[in-house]
Amino acid sequence: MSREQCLEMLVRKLSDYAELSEAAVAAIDALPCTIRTVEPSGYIVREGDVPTACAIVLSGFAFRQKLSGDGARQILSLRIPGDLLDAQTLFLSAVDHNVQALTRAKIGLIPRSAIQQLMDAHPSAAHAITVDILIEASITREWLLNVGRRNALARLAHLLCEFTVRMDSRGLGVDGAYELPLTQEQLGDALGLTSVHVNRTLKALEAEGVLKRQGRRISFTGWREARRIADFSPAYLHLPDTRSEMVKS
Amino acid sequence: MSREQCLEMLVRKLSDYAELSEAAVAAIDALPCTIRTVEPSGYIVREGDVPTACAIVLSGFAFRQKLSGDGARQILSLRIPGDLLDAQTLFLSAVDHNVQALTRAKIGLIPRSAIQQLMDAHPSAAHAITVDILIEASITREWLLNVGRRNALARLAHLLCEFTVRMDSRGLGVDGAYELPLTQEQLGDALGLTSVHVNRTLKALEAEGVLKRQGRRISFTGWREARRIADFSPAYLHLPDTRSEMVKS
DNA sequence: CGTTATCTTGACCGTCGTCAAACAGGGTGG
DNA sequence: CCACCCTGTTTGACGACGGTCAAGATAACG
Repeated sequence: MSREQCLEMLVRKLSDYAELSEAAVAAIDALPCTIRTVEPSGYIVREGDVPTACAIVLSGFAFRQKLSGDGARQILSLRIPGDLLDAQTLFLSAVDHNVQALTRAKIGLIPRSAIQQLMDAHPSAAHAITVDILIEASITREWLLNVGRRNALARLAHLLCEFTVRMDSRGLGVDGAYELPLTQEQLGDALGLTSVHVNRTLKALEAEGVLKRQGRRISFTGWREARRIADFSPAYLHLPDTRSEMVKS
Repeated sequence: MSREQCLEMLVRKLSDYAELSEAAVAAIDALPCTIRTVEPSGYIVREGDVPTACAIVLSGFAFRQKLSGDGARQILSLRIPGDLLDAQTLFLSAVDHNVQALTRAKIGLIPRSAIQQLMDAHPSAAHAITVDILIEASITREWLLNVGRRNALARLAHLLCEFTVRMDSRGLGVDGAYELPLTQEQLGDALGLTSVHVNRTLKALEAEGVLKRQGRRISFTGWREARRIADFSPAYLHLPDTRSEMVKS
């Protein structure tokens, strides 16, 4: 995975969000960018850090996370290939949460100053990056609704639906079947549940006939039913039109 | 409350977040802006709307909110005087949540196109608006941790601490005593609890000696203890340095 | 093949939700 | 001025969803 591939991925992603000017594309192609591989659960950014770079996930998965005073962990966001990692804190003086790799992951790092210059010089690029920030914020709001107001069954189903649709819209889906990159404990931390209850709830979803599992491989056997149980409607993902098959069905 | 006062408020707010160029300040002063009064629980923006304006709260309170399929409500964010309301969806093609007035509120409306032109022409203004967006996103993340991983007592205490500090940092606090603009039902909807349990938890906080109540008037009698119970530390608010007294004590 | 992380299951328990009724306050209109 | 609402608060009895604790079963991995 080279610098060029990283920047190409960035251009492709940002193009989804705004009509980039030719100059903006050229400026992105000229960005400095270094590649780093991170092992599972390795930290990419820590709470309290001064943000110095903007990262993009090239392969693998990452997540945002925050710890309460007594050590409980809340996973705030899942990031899949193509997602930006630090836009959320680019302009703040200290990072307010942690970012860790979920699986072995390759990330591209672009210095903060370079991103800032890009945004100042090219409103269309600034616009696109802002849209990325806004969409992640929208997803976080849906998660807050999910954790605050849905029961365990709906909550878990919702996370699985969201993950499926997001993967699918990036062309990473295998049509309703995928290897979930989270342990049940991590699922619990994302959902405000315990791993024990996640386990029971997964079995309940199986019993309802919405999915089958082998190890962490999930395949949906009743997508409509899953959406119904999850109370899932993907408007909050702000996907580029007709991008996803799953949205319609 | 005139257009000029509204724009002055905007300049003051944005100056907290970025060094505005003189040209940017002039451009802001030239923005078109209309004032609207909204009655309690009146809608300011609805889910599905195409965003057409960026609003700023001039007086009173507002909140973001989202409904689940079975009608449960989750309050996502509280907005106090000086806060922007629509930055969160400015660049998206549809709004993904509702915004309602909590009390009678005056809001200033600036057309989306004017804000967009401002941001394109003045990077420092764009920067400041982005910071506002990022801070609200940071607060939403803390709420997700709060709802997902803290028990009712800590959760409620946390919301009260946050509200106090934010009010204080805008110079709207009355030193640890204020009229809470939320009903217990609304508190429950913000915390993922029922109004009945909010009531019991408020009494528990009184019993712990951290606050006294008369009607909705709250006065802290043990601020340190409140912070301890709430597991509250205000870094996530990204306040301009030393702005708040409460942060230190 | 041993070691460790993850998953699975059961028994039990507690926090918080549900339902329902009584109570307080504030406005309105007779 | 008082009856009447309407909204919001308070309280109690009870139940359930999900947490805790603990042990055993699998799977991953060096």
